[in-house]
Amino acid sequence: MCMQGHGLRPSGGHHGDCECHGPHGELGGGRYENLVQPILLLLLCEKSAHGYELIEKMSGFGLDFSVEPTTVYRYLRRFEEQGFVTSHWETQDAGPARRLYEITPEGKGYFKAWLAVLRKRKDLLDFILARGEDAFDLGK
Amino acid sequence: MCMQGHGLRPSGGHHGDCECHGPHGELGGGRYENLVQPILLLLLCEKSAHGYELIEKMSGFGLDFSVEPTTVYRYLRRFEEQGFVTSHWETQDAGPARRLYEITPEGKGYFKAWLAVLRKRKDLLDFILARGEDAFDLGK
DNA sequence: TCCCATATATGCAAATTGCACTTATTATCT
DNA sequence: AGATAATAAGTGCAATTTGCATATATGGGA
Repeated sequence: MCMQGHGLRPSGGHHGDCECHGPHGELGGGRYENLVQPILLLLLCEKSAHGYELIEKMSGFGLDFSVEPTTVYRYLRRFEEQGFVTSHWETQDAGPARRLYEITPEGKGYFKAWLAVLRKRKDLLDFILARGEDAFDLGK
Repeated sequence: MCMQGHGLRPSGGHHGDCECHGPHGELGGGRYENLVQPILLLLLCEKSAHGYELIEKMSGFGLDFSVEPTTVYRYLRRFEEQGFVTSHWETQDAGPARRLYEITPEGKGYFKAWLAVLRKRKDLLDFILARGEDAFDLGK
């Protein structure tokens, strides 16, 4: 009984991105594309939200890969373990209970550190793109 | 008997980046930062080279993560399996034999596809950075 | 009642990459 | 001559991230 086709998760598309955090690697020490993490932090800096809402917002972000709900919920739980967000359950009139996540000052600091990493990554990307376009203009 | 401290591999630093290729995932379907692959393809578009040379060139690329020789050699072997490069052993007057890698037309096409992916990634990065800086100017 | 949207979560597998280590050739220092 | 270092390439395992399949629960509409 797979849930594919329901709610979010438009099907097709792929993965992703992610982080740096953690138990072992420090910021900048992470591997992978690492974009879901900073996007979540950005959205939470702008406004407190629950997971499902964040997933919906990310879907409109122009990502060429799909954002797995699994991934989002996992990061949110991890952020809380790390003290970057706090959460509390909210019951609704309609629908199941949900967790509202709020960013902490530590979370904001973490996001700032992320911005520095992304700036470096962007500069490198610019460099590669410029040189790559040169390689095609000149060399054939 | 670890070889750390010799030749390349300046020690310290961390990981990194990577690819998309593959046996399973298609281009754009890859995860992770995925930068070593396009950088290697770029360098090979500019000039045929052997692994050790490519590692040296990459070290001067302003990467904030270390480039593991292992990773480079692995990609080169994989590129050959995929038909993106060809290689042949060269014996030198001095030093051990080495493989010279040359990019194929397929490899150039692959690099072009990579450039498209990197452009998208760059646009997304610009978007996140702009919005992230806004979040800090306004919200506190 | 069954299906769908909302909402969150776990477990396993796939993929990338770092790290430790191995092998081999030649040059240099002691 | 022997040790050390640089050049050159590689294997195997573990860590980490992430996708996919699945589980679970509430409530609305056909």
